[in-house]
Amino acid sequence: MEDKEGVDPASEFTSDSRWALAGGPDSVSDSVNYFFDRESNILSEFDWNLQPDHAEQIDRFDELDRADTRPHLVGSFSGSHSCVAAAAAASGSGSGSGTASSPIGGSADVSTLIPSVSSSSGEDPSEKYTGSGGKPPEIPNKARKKGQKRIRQPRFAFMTKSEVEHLEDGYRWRKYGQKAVKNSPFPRSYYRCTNSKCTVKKRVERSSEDPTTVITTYEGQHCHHSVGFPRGGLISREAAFAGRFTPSVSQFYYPHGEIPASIIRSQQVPIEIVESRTLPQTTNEGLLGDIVPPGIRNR
DNA sequence: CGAATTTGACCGGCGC
DNA sequence: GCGCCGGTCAAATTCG
Repeated sequence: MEDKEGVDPASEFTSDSRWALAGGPDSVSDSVNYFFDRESNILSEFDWNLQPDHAEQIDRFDELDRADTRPHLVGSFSGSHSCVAAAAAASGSGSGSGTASSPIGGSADVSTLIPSVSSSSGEDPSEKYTGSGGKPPEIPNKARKKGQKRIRQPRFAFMTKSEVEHLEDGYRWRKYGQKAVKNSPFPRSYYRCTNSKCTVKKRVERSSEDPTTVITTYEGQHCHHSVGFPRGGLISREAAFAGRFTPSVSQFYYPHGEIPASIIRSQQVPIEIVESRTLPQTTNEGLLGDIVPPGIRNR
């Protein structure tokens, strides 16, 4: 937070007529601003973790199409994600996010500039535990936490028209909490990646304004491959976002177009199946063609 | 019986 | 300082 130091990222955004402030921290979650891209009809989330210098970050993923009654993604956002677990061994988030995100942006037919988020660097995996509530884990973090503000991982969120709230994304999640949300009749669910080394979390809540819309917010980046769908199928949109900045997203890519049974089972409609209406899709590319660079894809 | 979920309690941050 | 609220913990419960 201190990074912003008087500069409001929201104003940075809205100073450009292309962007309209669509919602503030109170609309969906704290510390998050929402912007609507007038040109591409995209709703983007702006995380407070991003510094003003990086406010130009825009990630186009899909178009907003209110007339479309099918469940679909209506918004997106990207930040720089670094795998905290990997970061411990690697040189830091700078290189981590660079290798993961830059090629992705380069391959997409959109202007994707991935900001490097300083707040995510130097974050220790164990630090993810904030010490709030209950007793601390085996490793007492209180000493480290003292005098040190809680630093949140960059987050990205998107909205999906869906009947079900917890969308399959190729990773396994364990629910660890649920809270009633102020000004919303719908509760917010908190999930954590079941991989013990992975600190990625995600929040899922239903929009109070549009109950048919599910807002999913990811925090952090997976440092492991997804459990995936072993035999193939289309990559889900959520998976695409979940792996937006990680090479492991390639694990979700199923060139033969098979739809994972888990998706079919858990949802009344194939909301996660890639649609071709907004993206040129070839037999072997699909959504990942817009997300994963050929080099990564090719596996 | 182990894994996952539920749910009330707790804690820290923040605004007033 | 106090209260509100978001986020997390962890015991209890449910599920497979």
